[in-house]
Amino acid sequence: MTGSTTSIDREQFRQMLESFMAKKGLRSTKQREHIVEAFFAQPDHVSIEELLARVRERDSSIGYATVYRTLKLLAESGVANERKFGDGLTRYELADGDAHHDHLICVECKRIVEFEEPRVEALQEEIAARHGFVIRSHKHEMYGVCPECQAKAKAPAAKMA
Amino acid sequence: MTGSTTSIDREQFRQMLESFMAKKGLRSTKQREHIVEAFFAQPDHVSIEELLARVRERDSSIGYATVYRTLKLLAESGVANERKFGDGLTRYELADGDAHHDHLICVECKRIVEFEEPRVEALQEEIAARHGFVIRSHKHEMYGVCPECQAKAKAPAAKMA
DNA sequence: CTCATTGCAAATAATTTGCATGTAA
DNA sequence: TTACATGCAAATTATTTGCAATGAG
Repeated sequence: MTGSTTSIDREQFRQMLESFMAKKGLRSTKQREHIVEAFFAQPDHVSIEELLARVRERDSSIGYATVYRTLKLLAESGVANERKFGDGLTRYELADGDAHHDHLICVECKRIVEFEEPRVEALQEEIAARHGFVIRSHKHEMYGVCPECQAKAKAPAAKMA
Repeated sequence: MTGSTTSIDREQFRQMLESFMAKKGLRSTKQREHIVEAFFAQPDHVSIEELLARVRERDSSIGYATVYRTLKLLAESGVANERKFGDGLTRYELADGDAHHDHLICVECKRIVEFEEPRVEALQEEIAARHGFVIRSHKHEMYGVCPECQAKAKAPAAKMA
């Protein structure tokens, strides 16, 4: 029911990953399966430590190096994208090849809101073409203050007294 | 002669910095002056180490911690913006409050091309308004393959033979 | 004189890597 | 059996911080 228009489904991602691994002669292990599973279950800007915690609920012996290595694998295979927002952490999300969503980030409360805007996509194509680039991916992040934090900033009457 | 339409000039940036420092009771030192000078001389996505190298040409005794601290200061004062592209380095650029330029990055040769597109700006405002956000800044990066690298990829005839 | 600033080196934090052992294929 | 994969701990890399000495106001 989350039905986004053109997004790739889990099955296709599994296929991508499988064929990538086959091509490179990589092996399927229970650790990798757990990690990929956990990632698919929580595909939005997860950090390594979040993922590790989740994965360890299933198999507490999994080491963090394996999570790092597997996420890098997912990124190489095109299934995941690496993201660095302001904090020092690398986060990963589903590559989501078509339904390009972008981010609106509150600089006060750090909330992350996603949005989609096809017209921005169109402009990107145009800009890329102008410079002769073939686009692989993009990041579009807007940093600002969310409605809640604006309200908080306006009504600090109690504190000011 | 680089005359971009609405960009803030150096003088204004110096003013911003000065009033920020005055407000916070911070002091002006020769190290800070050197660093700020070096930054203004090379304001596009410079890394700390690049800046440090340049600053040490003038005063070789300046420590790298000071560069880190000063750049953070510039960011807080609104004069500089922090940027993290793919590599592990934090880069800084002039905040450039109005002439919002964005980046087109070649994933092969790492070249960074800047572009400006007012229509993207307009759409951003619209999106922000839709979510009730007040925008402070934004990042818009497109990753792809530049014309040169496309050419290189197409003509490896010698290699393929 | 007072307190911010500096340089250095040590401390953190995130990520990567070497290696002996485990394990898909 | 033959590599690839894993877990651990040690290594790296980028950045931050404690502190005694220095210097601005």
